[in-house]
Amino acid sequence: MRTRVKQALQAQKPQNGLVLKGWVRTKRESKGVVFLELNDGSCRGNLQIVADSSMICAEGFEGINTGAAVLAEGDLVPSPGRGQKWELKAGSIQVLGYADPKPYPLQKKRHSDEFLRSIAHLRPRTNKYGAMNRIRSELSFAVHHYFRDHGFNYIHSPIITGSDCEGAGEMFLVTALDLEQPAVRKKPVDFALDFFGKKAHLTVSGQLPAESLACALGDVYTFGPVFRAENSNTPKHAAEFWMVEPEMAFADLDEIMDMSQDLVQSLTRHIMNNCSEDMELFTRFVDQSLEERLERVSSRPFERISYSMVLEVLQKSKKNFEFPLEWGLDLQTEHERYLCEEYFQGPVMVYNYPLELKPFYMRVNDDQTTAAAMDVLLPRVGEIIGGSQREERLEVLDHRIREAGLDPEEYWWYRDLRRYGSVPHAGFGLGFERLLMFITGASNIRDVIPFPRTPNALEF
RNA sequence: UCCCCGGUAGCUCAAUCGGCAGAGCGGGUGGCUGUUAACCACUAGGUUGGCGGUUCAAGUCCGUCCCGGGGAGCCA
Repeated sequence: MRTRVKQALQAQKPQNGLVLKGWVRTKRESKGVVFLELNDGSCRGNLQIVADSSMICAEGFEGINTGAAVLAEGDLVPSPGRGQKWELKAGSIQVLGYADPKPYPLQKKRHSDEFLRSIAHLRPRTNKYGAMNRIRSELSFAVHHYFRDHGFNYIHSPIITGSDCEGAGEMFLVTALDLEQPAVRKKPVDFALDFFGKKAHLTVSGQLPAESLACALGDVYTFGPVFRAENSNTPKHAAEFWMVEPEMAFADLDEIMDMSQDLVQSLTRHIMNNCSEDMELFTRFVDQSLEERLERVSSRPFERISYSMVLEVLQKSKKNFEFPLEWGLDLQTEHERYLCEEYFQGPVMVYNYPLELKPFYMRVNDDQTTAAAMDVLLPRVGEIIGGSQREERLEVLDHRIREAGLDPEEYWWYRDLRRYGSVPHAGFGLGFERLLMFITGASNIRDVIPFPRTPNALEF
């Protein structure tokens, strides 16, 4: 039976005859003694393995280097040396997998994030990315935990979609056609001959299916990958990312604003409470002000301000913004950053955006000029949530669809939800990676996903 | 996609005005009775991102392409 490093480090008393398996982080050798730091991914810490140089080892110690996988059998005893409470006095050591130290790229020193991205298959073996992936796992569970506690049903929305326009962004085409052939014939491609008998794409959002389920089950959420084919080259965009999308029947804009805040705060607090060892690494090496900021964000209410009021604040700021401030124009990054990082110095919810800036499914407010939409902005990462109350009135929805230059017939089933027992409902999308960036202080989205997909990057 | 910066040993970087391409770490070898990013000594390691140009001479200047980073747009 294999003992995890995590268990061994938490031991209350010495134990004999333990077997540990893991990867060697460093080897220190002296005349008669060899020290190995063993990590098995169960936690951030390593277990020190102490072995006599003369100890009979089937493979010999020459083969044991940084990166090698080993099995160590022995007794867990209090460590006489400084720096660790326990160590394993090895009775025997076996090499499970060699790692030739010459080409092995990970050294026992700090590597740049840029270099580690080029060896994404090995970077989880570093302290930082081991911690990152454990936190990512814990955050995923926390999402499910939160919604389960609040009576939500977890639903699976499709990844392949037949709808051309799900709201925003360029979409990836999904096809079973041989794209070489139609190109040679120089004919327009006939997607009626394709697998689904129509054009298909990877989804950009699970919202539309979620509305259907919400209007049956009440409170639902999706949590899965979504895809954007935008040629975005920034530290905050990926072509494939995970989104959390709650959708609530009988809810209005205020309710999802309440919930957005509660969700972000609960998830942040969950990680602070349950991943303290891994989080300590990020506070120490990535962002010294991390702990203080998370503490503040998770305990104070978020500011709420309408789009119109935002314009007033920005105009009064006397700041020299590059982009114009005029009612009807979208807020730019410089505006959001000023609002979030200077004016309020904390999370901000902006609501009631001009109607023409928002997609057809967002509810038209009584003023007929704004949509019941809201964005949550966080310091450093910017927009983390976008949501809205949905348009539940069929005639208004149809008008908005046509206004957008779309065909209502294409949305026949979505419109049916408004024909039969339509109710007010609302929801939002939370960018999972952006939340992870906020929580860990990571400044590039490529560092919070094990194998990030971005333009021109599909090596792994 | 646009703007700015960068690409030199496995990694992180230096190289003055255009004048012999270097250091630390990592690797190898040897030493050291318990190390903690161990320590000491020795040692190997280079098409300076690719192609073209200017020059007696290019890591350095010019053109172009590729790659990376930052900012912007789009968004979560």
